[in-house]
Amino acid sequence: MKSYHHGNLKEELIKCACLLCERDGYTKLSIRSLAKESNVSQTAPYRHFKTKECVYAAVAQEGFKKLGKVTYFDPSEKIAKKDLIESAEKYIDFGLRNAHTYDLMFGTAVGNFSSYPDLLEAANSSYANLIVNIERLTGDDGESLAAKCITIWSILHGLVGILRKAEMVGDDIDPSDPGPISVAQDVSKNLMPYLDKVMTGIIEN
Amino acid sequence: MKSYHHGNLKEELIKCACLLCERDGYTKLSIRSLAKESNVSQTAPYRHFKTKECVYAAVAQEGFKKLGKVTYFDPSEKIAKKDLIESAEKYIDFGLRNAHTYDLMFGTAVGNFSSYPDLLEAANSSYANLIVNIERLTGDDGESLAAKCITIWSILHGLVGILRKAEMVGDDIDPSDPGPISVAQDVSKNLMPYLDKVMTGIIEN
DNA sequence: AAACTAATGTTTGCAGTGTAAACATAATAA
DNA sequence: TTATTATGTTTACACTGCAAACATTAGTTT
Repeated sequence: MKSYHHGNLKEELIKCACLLCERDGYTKLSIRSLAKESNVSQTAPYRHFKTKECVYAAVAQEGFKKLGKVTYFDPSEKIAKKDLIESAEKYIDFGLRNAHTYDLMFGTAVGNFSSYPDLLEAANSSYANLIVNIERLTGDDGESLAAKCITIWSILHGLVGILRKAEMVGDDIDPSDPGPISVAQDVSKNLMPYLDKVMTGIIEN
Repeated sequence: MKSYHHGNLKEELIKCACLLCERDGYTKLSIRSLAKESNVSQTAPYRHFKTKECVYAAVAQEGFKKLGKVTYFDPSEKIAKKDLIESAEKYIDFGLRNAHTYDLMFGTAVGNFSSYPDLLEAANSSYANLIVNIERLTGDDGESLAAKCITIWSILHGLVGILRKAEMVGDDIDPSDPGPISVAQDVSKNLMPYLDKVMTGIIEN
């Protein structure tokens, strides 16, 4: 027999939302489908999320938590350039494997993070990892550190977008076509050496 | 008196769609609102666009046309590093001023460009400009040219995304907070010198 | 323990949405 | 002129976000 109160609905909704967003893309997610998946009435989710955007924000927040772990390094151990490059690869991998979540994290579906303090905090903290890593590796600080961080993050963020496009188009394209996609497909096949070269250039500058 | 046939509906729809997408964001665009704006019945657009995604594709295509013009350089005139940097700034400016269109061009709302040959062509051709410019400036070719292009494009693409986030959050954030947003806001205030430094590093490598 | 309050659920309802199907009209080709 | 095709309209359906009114339970206060 099913009790009137679910008891743990909010967490269950978040878990479901993460799954559904990633499986079908966040645009396909409906509050109703979410409710159905959690065996609860159509509008029950509204007790926990004022609007659909709030659900998206929760999914994005989970994403940042996950990403934060991926780019984290134990502060007690020494960090080397190759660690940074590895974590760059992990970042890209995360973006490709969690494409829809990544969209929620960095796209425009969730408008202003300052309306979602927890999300903002998760985002900042995952970025802080990047900063700390680069700081420890280069010894830079202040503006030059900030510039390096932004540059590296931009490249990684940009690469994720470009590689995804390339992935989507897949084999439907003539590889001799000198468009962005075939070039991106090329890069993705030699990702590590490419990352090594590019990041080295930025770090040692 | 209004004639049964509009006569020029497809073009009008595209124009309307571009306007509405940019004004309200593409997620707010509905086929019906589009039809209403063009003084035509609710389902008339379906005679010209099989699905809503096809409308998005058309808007994205217009975007690439516009972007192509922005990054174009007369092949008869000599190209200098400062030209490339200027066009980089124009790219970013385009991305910020046409944010929603930019989303359609580089996001996932329009899935696989190979289903939209004209769009694919427009995208490739606007990218070709970048390649040609870098080729003419550096004299590179082959893999090293491709790598530089991807790197520069990634940075620009990444920056657009990051700067937009920073713009959205705006003043709602503590500037001393060492998160990505405050750092991005910092960069956006000194964009040109930043771009100069970063792009120089990549070009001369 | 009883009673009040707040949290969390359900039902119902509304104004939209994408898009399929059947039909109307006009432009074009035979 | 007639047949065909392109381009419109009307109608219909299943779905959506979300507001409002109501039901049940958990927690707090007396």
